[in-house]
Amino acid sequence: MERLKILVVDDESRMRKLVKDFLVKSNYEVVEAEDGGAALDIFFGQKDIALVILDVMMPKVDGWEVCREIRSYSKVPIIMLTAKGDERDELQGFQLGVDEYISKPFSPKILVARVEAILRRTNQVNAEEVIQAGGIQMNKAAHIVLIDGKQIDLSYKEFELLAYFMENKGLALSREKILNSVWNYDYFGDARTIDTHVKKLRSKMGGKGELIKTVWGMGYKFEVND
Amino acid sequence: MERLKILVVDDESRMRKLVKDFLVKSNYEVVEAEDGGAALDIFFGQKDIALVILDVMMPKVDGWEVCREIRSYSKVPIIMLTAKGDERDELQGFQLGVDEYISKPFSPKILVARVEAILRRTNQVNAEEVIQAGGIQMNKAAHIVLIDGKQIDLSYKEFELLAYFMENKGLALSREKILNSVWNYDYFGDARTIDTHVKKLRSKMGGKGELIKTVWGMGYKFEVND
DNA sequence: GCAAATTATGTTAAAATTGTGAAAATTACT
DNA sequence: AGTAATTTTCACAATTTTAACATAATTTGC
Repeated sequence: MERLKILVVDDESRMRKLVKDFLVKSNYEVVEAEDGGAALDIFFGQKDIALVILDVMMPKVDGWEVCREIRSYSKVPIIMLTAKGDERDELQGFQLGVDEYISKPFSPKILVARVEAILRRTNQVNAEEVIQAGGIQMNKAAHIVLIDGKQIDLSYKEFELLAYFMENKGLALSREKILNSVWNYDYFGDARTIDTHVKKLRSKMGGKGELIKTVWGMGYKFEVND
Repeated sequence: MERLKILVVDDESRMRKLVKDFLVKSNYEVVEAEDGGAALDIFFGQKDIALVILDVMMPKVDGWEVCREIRSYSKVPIIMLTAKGDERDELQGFQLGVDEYISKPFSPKILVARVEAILRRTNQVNAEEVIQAGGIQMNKAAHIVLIDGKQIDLSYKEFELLAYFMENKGLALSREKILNSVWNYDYFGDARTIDTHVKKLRSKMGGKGELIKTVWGMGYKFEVND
């Protein structure tokens, strides 16, 4: 699963940068717009904006207007940044279908917490559970593996095996360890079975297959060269 | 908007945990009490309990007594968990001012739905009722599913199942997870039942049936290809 | 370089899982 | 009660995955 995209609209670039930094740190992708017009262009241009953070006070097209425009076509969650304690604003906003208010000044922590709460509510998607290494992205919840952005099909065991490798990258893993972790503890079959799975995994991974290295006389190791 | 606090009163810790888990997932804050006395202490100690979920059967102070005590001071919404089909209970309860009954065993989904319904009624909290993904529109309140704008008929279970898939789109869902969410928690039947429902669902969904993908060795996944 | 040990690979059989249709059981509706 | 609709179970076919094995290729230590 790809990272969720958040559109941040504010005329102050410092504020945009602040918000962006914290969202990026929390593993979201951020798109910026410096005024209402640009915001609408971007929003309707790309279709995968998961959430919009809107400053109320902006020159020309203000936050309310942007909100109204978006709402007439989309139910995307909207968070509004308002000046402190302006209750009239809040009332107006709820009628427009704003999901959440955050009054300035706010702590970035609060911002991130609210964002996550809303996205959890609407999308039920966890932003955290993506393992990434050497151009491979793995989402365990979705059971998806992307190599250079392209999805590849793995069987259950292959997936588990790759997950184990990625979670222990850089470590030399004996066949015994691998068996005990990826197979059931009561599996007493041939340890060479692992070889077969490694073979298939490598071939399905194309060039990235070389990241699974053979540790002679021992087992295997997933190693990222960087 | 702060999360609403719900007090869950039950002498069985497993039941408390079950209920709590689902409420927390729906973004509520949960406070637990393991008997009537503790419940009253908590309720009158903190003043921001938005809703109370009460088990009828409890040692010492039972649910009715707790309900009576609370009602003499507060109009907070109360949901009662009762044994199945005990009508005398329900009668007694309505006189005491119980807002809603849920008879055990219940599906956690039902619980959350009732909680949201009540809070919406009393608190004017608006939850979005239309889910949309991959050309499928679902109105849970009206129990209507549109595929490419055309309505299709689904049975109750089929509807619930599709709703669960859509609410968890992109996630690989094990049969166990599906059973625990869409079926009652005390359903111990064959997990393969799900397969049959998936089959019917897929066929009723026509071409869109392919959005429900099989995750081999695991379960199913609703995935929108965009 | 050579022999021994170890790993890679292709093939194939066995095992596990899912799809499907039909029957049985349950529930809802007259 | 009787009928229809829904849900569940079951058996078997179809599919996919897994494990095993034989043989080729590679590495290591001498």
